[in-house]
Amino acid sequence: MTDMIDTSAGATGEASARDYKDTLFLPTTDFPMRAGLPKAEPKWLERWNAIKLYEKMRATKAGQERFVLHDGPPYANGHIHIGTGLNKILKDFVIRTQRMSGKDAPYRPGWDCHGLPIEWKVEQAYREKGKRKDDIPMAEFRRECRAYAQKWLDVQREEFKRLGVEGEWHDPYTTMAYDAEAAIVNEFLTFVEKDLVYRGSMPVMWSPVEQTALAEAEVEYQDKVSTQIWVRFPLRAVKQDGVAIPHALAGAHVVIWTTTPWTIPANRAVCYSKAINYGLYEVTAVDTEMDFMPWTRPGDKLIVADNLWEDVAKVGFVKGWRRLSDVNPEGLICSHPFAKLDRFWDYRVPMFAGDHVTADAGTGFVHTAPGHGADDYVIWMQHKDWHDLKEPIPHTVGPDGAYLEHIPFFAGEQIIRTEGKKAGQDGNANKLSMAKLIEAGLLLGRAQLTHSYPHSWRSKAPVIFRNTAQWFIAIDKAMEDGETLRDTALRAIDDTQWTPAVAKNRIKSMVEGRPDWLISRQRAWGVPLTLFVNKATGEILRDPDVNARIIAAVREGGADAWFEHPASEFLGEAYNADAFEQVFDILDVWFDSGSTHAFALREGEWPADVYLEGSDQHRGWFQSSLLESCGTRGRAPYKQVLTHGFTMAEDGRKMSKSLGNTVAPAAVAEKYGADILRLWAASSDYSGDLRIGEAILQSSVDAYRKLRNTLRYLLGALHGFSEDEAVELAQMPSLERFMLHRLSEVDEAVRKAYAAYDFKRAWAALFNFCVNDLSAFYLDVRKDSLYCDRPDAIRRRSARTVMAKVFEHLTLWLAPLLPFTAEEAWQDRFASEDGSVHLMDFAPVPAEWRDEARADNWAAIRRLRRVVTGALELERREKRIGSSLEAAPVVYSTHPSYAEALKAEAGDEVLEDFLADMAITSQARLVEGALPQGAFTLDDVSDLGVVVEKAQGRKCSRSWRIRQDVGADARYPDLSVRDADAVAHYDGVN
RNA sequence: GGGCCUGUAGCUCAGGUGGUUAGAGCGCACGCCUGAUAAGCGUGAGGUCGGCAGUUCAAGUCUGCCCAGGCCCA
Repeated sequence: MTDMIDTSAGATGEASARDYKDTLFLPTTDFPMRAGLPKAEPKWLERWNAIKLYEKMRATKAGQERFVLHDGPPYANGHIHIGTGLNKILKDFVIRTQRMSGKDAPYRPGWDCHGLPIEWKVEQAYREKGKRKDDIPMAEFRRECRAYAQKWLDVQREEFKRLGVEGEWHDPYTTMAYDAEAAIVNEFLTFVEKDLVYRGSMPVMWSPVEQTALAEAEVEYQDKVSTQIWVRFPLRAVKQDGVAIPHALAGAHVVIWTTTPWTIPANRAVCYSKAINYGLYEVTAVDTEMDFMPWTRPGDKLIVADNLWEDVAKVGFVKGWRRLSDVNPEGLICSHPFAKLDRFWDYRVPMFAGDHVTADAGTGFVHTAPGHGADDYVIWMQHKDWHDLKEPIPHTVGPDGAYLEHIPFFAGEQIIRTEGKKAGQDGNANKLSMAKLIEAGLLLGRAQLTHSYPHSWRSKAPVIFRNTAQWFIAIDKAMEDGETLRDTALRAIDDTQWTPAVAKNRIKSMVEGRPDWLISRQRAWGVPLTLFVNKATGEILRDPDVNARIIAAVREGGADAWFEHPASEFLGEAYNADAFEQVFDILDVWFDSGSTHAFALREGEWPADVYLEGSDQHRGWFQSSLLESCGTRGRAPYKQVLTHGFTMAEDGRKMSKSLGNTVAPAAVAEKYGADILRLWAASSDYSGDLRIGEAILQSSVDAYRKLRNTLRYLLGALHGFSEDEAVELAQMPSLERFMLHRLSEVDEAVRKAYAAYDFKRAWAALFNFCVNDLSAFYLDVRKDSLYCDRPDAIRRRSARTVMAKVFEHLTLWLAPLLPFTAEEAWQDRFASEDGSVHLMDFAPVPAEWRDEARADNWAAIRRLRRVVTGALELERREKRIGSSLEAAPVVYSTHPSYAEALKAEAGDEVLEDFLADMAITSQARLVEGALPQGAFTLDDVSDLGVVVEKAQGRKCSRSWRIRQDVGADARYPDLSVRDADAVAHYDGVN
């Protein structure tokens, strides 16, 4: 290596110059440059597990203010994906930042374990073994479901832990634990006791072939050829308000369009849209050139959406027409088209405005059969004035898909054939419906149509919407205090802090518009609706003693108890079991998860401070929890709700397996490390949708490397540092005090950002601090002092004191985001058997570090420094210098502030040396006065100009600085005075 | 189709109440250093602020429409 030393240092003529490298204090550390996170992280997890880190974290905060984030339970089915991973990481950020801010922040993760998807997977497994679900005993089937959920819970638990998420993994809550099932039953029975549960009916997707209700997941959409018909509904002479219709409308017909003619017998209303313009059209001529007469005749008056009239005219073979007037359908009433055929249909058919009505196809009017369509049901339920009190939703079709006995003409007629070779094809109901319309003279036209239609996943047969008995929670029924559940929920929404703020409007409009809560499912795997219904009266039994026995039995043996124990055991001696119907429907899983607050939160943890989930949960968990809690406790189970967006592929589109653009959290952890995934999460804006992909992850990898190297350099620089070496604030050079000022500024920014859950802002502050303040400035400038000053020099000791502070604060700030790396760095410096960076709080910042006046001066100095670097770059380009140490910039200033700032902050130091240190040049000087011709300037700094001269003197063999005083100490002729002194100290000769 | 949300350099993000040449970091290109070295420093090139209209003396920032994407619903 000796031959690499500049020969100018050997100008004294010595044969071989000494290699001074050993006398330098170069950074020394075992902290590796390359992290090897995929291998290192599992070891930290082992250590944390071994030292019982979670318990320690709680213990150190015992008695402190609680901060409770209640975990939204993921569904225990399949591996976690990037969305669930992100969610858990964000929760971990929240909890760790809150904890390091001094609060006692427990985290008890949970799982949602009941429900159809699990049931279905288990069913499938049986099917593969050739067994049918119906042949499996209920108890065995439920046992299999439980085992299935447990299996995936265990898988997901390991996957979450791998991401560095710290919590009570040994004792999570689950919705299938016996005490949870008992708690859910208790919550349900509370609703029953408040008289909010009722049996009603609702159309559900129903497969006549299989004679069962189907869930959305069990339905697939296939093309089906249907008959579409246009039907005339006679307008009645009197409107809903009792006023006669305008004269022009007398005898007019409202035209509807439908692809399910068989639903006409169940019609109860016609819907229109307020956004559509309707006209009254008089037919003046029809096509008579055909071998049949059109059903439409001249003189007919038809009401149709204006933009659809021509389509309708074509269907009705109308050749000529006049548009008589506008029509506002509001408040009009029709007659049912079958009204004249049988008294059964002699009822009034009102017109309702509905947002679901569009003018894309049809007539602008939608025929509404409440028992046979979801929209139809919803809009009908909004108009209770028109209901038959005994039967709000008319029952017209039985489980076999055939019309019920009480329907004239149609009794027993099938909608879908359920047997024989033609099973799944249209039955006779469609044809009969059209025949009756023709008989009534009210069919306007018909045609074939191929469209997407729901079919059963299993039988491939078309399904229908059919009215079935179901259990509901009443949203608009007055409770004891006179408020309805909807009132309470809306008030609770106002009392909750929503982040981002728009989330409030979103859930509010959902709660405002939602129908009663349908809570029953005809399923096997879940918590039953533990009800007894009096067979004679149809009333629900509400007896606290019975309820207590039910709850006790479930707590003892799980929800299975309801199925396995005889009814008499619950009913006791006061009731005759034969007089009661025991309900075996299963509760909607949203009721389960909506109840988690009731059993997952421990003493003193209710209501939770925060719920944090994806934005899809406005309709899901946020709402079910709200309604559940408002029903049983009168307020929301949370004080604040945070939402995050969805994770998209790199191009902003949805991730899908078929496109191959999915990113699995496990794969990221395995390839780059969990800290990289966490860094991605920390640097993303989670308020909207996030993007992830190879390129985006790569930038997290790059940022991580930069950060890691900064920590590594600090650790290296701090080698052997102890508090004995520390220097008091007042004794420190200005640069060090300025860095402490910066530390206090960053501290404020980071704490503020963490308090607002704005992790990207905190990360940006930290990363920019590392890059701009540390790497490119402070550490670069102080390298000379660190390497060359003698160890007891106040300047070097001050620098190390500050670097220790920087390391400490930085590592603690980073700990919530990068728990593995922060721990690795922390243990490198503060090695201990059972300690952890995660047991620390963010380091306090003494008020005396703040020094705004000093910061103003340093802003000027750094501005000056930028001009110097710019000037040096030009010299480098011109090949006049290589290293900046070859230069001696002369800074011309036309504004006194620069000289003042330099003088003030140089302190005892010679101004020229101070300036040179800051610029990392060998020499430098400041000249106050006009900028000379050709001086280098920056566009945005008009009052400074720099002329770069070559440094004068000889190059010090140790510091490589070119100085006039090299050789002044005769013992070390090739060293500057400072270095000679340092080496003498090193050699022990002075 | 409806409700809500998002759209600033290749990437991730800043840009109170509308006001001079729209910023940062990364990446990229080029250069320097070789005593943070599969590191460090510097310089530079990148933007019709999704598009089109409008309000205004002035719009990335306000309004309307459209486009693209997302969540929820239909």
